[in-house]
Amino acid sequence: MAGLNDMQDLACRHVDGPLLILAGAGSGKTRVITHRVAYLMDEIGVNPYNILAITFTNKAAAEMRDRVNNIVGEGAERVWVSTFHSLCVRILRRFSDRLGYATNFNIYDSDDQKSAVKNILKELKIDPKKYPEKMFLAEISNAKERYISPDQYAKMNATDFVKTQTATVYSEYMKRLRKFNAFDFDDLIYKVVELFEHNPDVLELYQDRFRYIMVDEYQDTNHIQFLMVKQLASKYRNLCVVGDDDQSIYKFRGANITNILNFEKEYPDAKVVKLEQNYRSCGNILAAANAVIKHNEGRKDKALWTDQGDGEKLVFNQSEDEYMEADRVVNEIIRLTANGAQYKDIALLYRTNAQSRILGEKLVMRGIPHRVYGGQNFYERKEIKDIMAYLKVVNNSTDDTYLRRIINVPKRGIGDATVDKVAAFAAANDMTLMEAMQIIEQVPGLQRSVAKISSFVELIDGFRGIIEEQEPLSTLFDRILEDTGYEDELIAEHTDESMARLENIDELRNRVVQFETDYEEATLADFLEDIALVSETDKMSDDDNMVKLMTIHGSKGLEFPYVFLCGMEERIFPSAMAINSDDEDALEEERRLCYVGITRAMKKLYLSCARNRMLHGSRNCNDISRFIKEIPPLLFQNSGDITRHVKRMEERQFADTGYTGNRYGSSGQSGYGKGSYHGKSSQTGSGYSSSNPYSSYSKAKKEPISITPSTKPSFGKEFTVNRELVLDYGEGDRVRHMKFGNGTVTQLVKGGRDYEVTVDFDRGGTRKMFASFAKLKRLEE
DNA sequence: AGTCAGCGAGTTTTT
DNA sequence: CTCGCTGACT
Repeated sequence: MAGLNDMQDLACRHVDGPLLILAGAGSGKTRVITHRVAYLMDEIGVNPYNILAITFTNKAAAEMRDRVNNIVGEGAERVWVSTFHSLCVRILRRFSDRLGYATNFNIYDSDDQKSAVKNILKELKIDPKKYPEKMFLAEISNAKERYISPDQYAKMNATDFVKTQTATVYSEYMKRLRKFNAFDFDDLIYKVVELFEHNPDVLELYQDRFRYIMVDEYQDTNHIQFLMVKQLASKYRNLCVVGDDDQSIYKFRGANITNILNFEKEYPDAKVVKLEQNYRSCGNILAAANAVIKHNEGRKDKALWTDQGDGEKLVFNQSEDEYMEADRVVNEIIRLTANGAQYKDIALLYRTNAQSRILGEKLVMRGIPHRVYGGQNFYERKEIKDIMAYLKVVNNSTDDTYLRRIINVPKRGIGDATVDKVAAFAAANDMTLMEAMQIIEQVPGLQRSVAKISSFVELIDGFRGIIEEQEPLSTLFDRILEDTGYEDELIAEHTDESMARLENIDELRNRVVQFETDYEEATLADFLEDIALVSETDKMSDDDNMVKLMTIHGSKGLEFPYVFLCGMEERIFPSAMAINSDDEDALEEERRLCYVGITRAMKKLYLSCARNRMLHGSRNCNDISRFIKEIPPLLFQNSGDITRHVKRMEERQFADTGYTGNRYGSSGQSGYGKGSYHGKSSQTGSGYSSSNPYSSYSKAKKEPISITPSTKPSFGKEFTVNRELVLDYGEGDRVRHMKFGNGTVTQLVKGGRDYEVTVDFDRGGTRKMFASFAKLKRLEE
């Protein structure tokens, strides 16, 4: 086939039976999928209506749709290209009545889930302090991903107390969603699998419809998605999955890498095609990627290659702190663009969203156009959630969650006490909150609130009228802003913050109008669905000539000529969590993430890190990331620097020298042993800024320590969790507390690794506190 | 009912 | 450090 290499061609021409395409980064897998669609249609004569392509993100779906349209003429639009989630929503919109759900169901986001569980905990009188709702949600999500129903879950965990409790919460949670006619993200797939299982006619309908199925990013599928694909494909077995086990980076979300690793076990007659020729990156970048990923075990053996030459070498820089790191990055961006690079050719990638702030600030300072993706999601902002809650209530008022959110926003004098009374009445009479409010005169115990509530009900009814009149969505949107007084309130406030909120609301309005123009027939439910399923990065456009900032996760599937991987430090990347994790695979997942990051780069890759960085409110020194060490020094432009860096780093690890003040360090542990790093190292009470952070040790240990004055204090692994807490004050000593002021230590009781300190404060009051948390400073008198 | 201060807790990645 | 919640006060 035109424009394809032999392996790609082979993959396209395999039509009948299961097919596994192992497609390395940048190996042209989208090209293969689109050509395969064309081949099916043009050569085999498959009806495009019978082809389903599932992608992972909406962005990928849109891109694929685009490319299919370009190479296939007639009928391309009839190919079904979508994400798992939107496919499931489609199916559920049509058949949710078979599961006892109405078709105008809501889709819960994680906030909605949280408040649902919170309410349940309240009802069940479970203390959220002891058992946080996050824990239950994680466990519930886990169960759903494995297709375990509440009943099954209860049976499986009958002996474990916490788990029986979780079973109850899970069951209550599902009852609640059922009552409110809502699905959460996991449900969308879970419920489709359930639907198929119990309704063979529906399953067969879709089996016949989707005779040819392709799944992209198969390494990111979880068990329930695996089940769904299996159901759909079981009749015709024309299943083609595409993926790269080295790019599996969503384990935390339930992605199961064994789906792709065991595909051949599940489908023994599967044909396997490996795509290893890379068309994206230059040789040096590929060599770095291969070198890093080679350190993982439990992967399918493969190595990317290119015939496009070595290209430019990599650049690595360690800066003093994160501000200097950002400066360096920005300077290089200025240099690149001065030499002809476009802003949009450049991406700044990092491990955590928090890192974007400083990079963004520096870019603003130098007037470089840029855009930060991800982070505080647009739809998570308060004002957006408020307006969306109005829209959701208008769409479907069975759900108390959204109603409670807006009933007193803006303030209209309906307080919690009143709402609780109405809610109690509703519960007693088996109604929804809205239903109870519609007959508010019958609810006992309310005085003035009656009028307020009925006027609120009228307000919502008015909005609903707009929908019934088939007025455009934007009309409803504007009426909500006006009639509720939401907009006026923000205008009146006239602070920077309220103005920003107004801008956000304006942006939301733009999206409403855009949606209206894109889909003329669209309903309110369609709009809400679009919002629920489409993320920020999906909307990324190539037109804007801007530098792009995003997490490495967010960059998957994208490519940029110039890539900066920032914050290449131990405990940042790999993350502290992965380093400390019991799970052997956690570090491998980080490494895969690193592989993904490296392979985004086409022409040139910059890696950078900071010697010390503010993290969780305190400054810490971190070693250079192990991933840097895994890249052969010769691949770097400044290989001399690298070897020097790495060498110094190793010296610090293996030698117990005065350089780091590593006296109390884990000198016995070499390398990156588990448990070497443990989060907070505030035991000493002496911060980074204190003039001599070692003074406390010398005092307590009564043993001289040689500190070379010129060396910088290095905070890092020398504070291990097993380190006994050392205090520089004792009973009778004068100390200063950040909040309580000066006082005298009256008692010091040792407990475990910590001390319980009792201090008599000058300004009155005696307090007991833990030495590791109370940042007490000794006062010299 | 609403506001505000003070405290505590949690900080990876997201369809 | 920053957010969110609680509880006391107006």
